[in-house]
Amino acid sequence: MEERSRRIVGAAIELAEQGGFEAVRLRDVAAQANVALGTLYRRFRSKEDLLLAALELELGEYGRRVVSEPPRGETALERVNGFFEGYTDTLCRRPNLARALVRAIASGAPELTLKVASFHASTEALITASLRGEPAGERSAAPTEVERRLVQSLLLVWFASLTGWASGLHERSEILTHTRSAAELMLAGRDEP
Amino acid sequence: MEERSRRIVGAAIELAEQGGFEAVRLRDVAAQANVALGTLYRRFRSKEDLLLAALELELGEYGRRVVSEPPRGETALERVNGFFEGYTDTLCRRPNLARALVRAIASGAPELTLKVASFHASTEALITASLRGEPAGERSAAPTEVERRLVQSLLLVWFASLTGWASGLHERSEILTHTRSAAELMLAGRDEP
DNA sequence: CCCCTGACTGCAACGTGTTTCAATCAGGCC
DNA sequence: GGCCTGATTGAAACACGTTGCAGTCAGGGG
Repeated sequence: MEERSRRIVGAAIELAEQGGFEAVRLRDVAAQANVALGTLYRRFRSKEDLLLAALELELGEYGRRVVSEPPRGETALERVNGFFEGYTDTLCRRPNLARALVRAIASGAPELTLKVASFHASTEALITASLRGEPAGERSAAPTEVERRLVQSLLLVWFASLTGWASGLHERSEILTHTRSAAELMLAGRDEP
Repeated sequence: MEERSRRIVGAAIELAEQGGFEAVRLRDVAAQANVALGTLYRRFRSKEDLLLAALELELGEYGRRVVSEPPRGETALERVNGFFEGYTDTLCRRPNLARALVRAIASGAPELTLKVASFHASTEALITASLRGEPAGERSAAPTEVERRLVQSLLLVWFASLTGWASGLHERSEILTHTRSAAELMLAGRDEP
C-alpha cells in the first residue's frame, strides 16, 4: 500500500480506536492524514471500504504468521481453538477499533463484496492450515470435501459470534466459547492421522 | 401493534421490497404512511429499528406456526433442515426486502441489541422445537447442554450465511447448503430417541 | 362545556457520507 | 525549459438520517 493510503488508514484506525465507528468522520480522517477529502475518496470507495483496508492491515500480519507456522497442538481441535484464540485476540485487543471494523465488514454494502469474499477466503485458508497442523501454500493438498465443510462451518460460527459481540449481544469470551463448542461438536470422534 | 405503527411498517416493507435498504427513505416512508416524520420517530428509534419491526412482522407468523407444530421428519436432521428451509424461504421470497432486513439486523446499532437478542432467542426456540420434533412451550423440558450448543451453532451458521447472501457473497441456495452441512457434521452418529 | 395532556403535524435545521468542480501541483517526456 | 497528464486540493453542494420546535388536535376528567 502506498504511503499516502497508509497514512489515511492509520488515521482511521486511530480515530476508531478512540471512539468507534461513529468517531471515524471522514473529514477528520482526511485532516489527520493531511490529505484532502477528495484524495481519500480517490483511494477508498466508502467509509466501509476504508475500514476494510484497516481490517486487512490489522489481521494481515497475524495471518501471514499462521500460514507459515500454524498453531501447535496434539489434536485438530486444539489447533483450531488455538488459531481462533489468537485471531480473535489480535482483533479484539482494541475493542472500539474491532467493533468498527466488524461493523464495516458486516454492513453488507455491495461495493465491498469482493473484498469481503477475499477476507473470508483467506481466513478459511488459515483455519484449514490449523486444522491440519501444517503450513498452507501451493504445495499443500487441496482440501477434502469434509474439510471444506468443516472449515466453512467454523468460519461462519466464528464470524456470526464476532458480529454478535460487536453489536453488544454477548461478551468477548463467548466468541471463543461458541467457536469451541461448534468445533467440538463437529470434530467429535473424527480420526487423527 | 397499533394501526398507525403497522401502516408505517407496511410502507417500509413496500419500499424495501421495491428498492432495498436505500429505497427506504424515511421521508418517503412517512409520506406513504400518511404520517409526519416526527411520528415515525416517536414510534421507532431509527431506520434499523423500523426494519427490525418489519422483520418480526415477516417471520412472526411462520414462527408461531412452527412453535405449535414443528416440521415432521424421521430424524432430527430432517426436521431441522425442514425448519431452516421454510424459515429461509419465508424471508427470502422477496429478496430486496430480505436483504434490507438482514442489513438492519446485522448493522450492529447499539440501540437494537435487545430486539436482536430477542430475535435470536426466539429463533433458537424454533430450532430446538424442530430438533426435538415436539412443540415448544412452558411444558417442554429445558434444553440439555448439548442441545443448547447444537442449536446455538446452527443458528450462528444460518445467520452468518444469511448475511453473506444479503451482501452478495453467495447464492440463496447456499444458505441452506451451509446450514445443512453444519447440521450433518454435528448430528452425525447422534442417537435418535 | 372547558381545560389539560399527550400525540401529531409541518417545517426548518444539523451532521455526516458522498459528489462535484475549478484551480493547482508534480513529475515524466520532448 | 515547456508541456502534458493525472493526482491533489479546497470548497461548495447534495442526500438523507436525525433532531428540535412551535402550533394544532383529540379526547378524557372535572
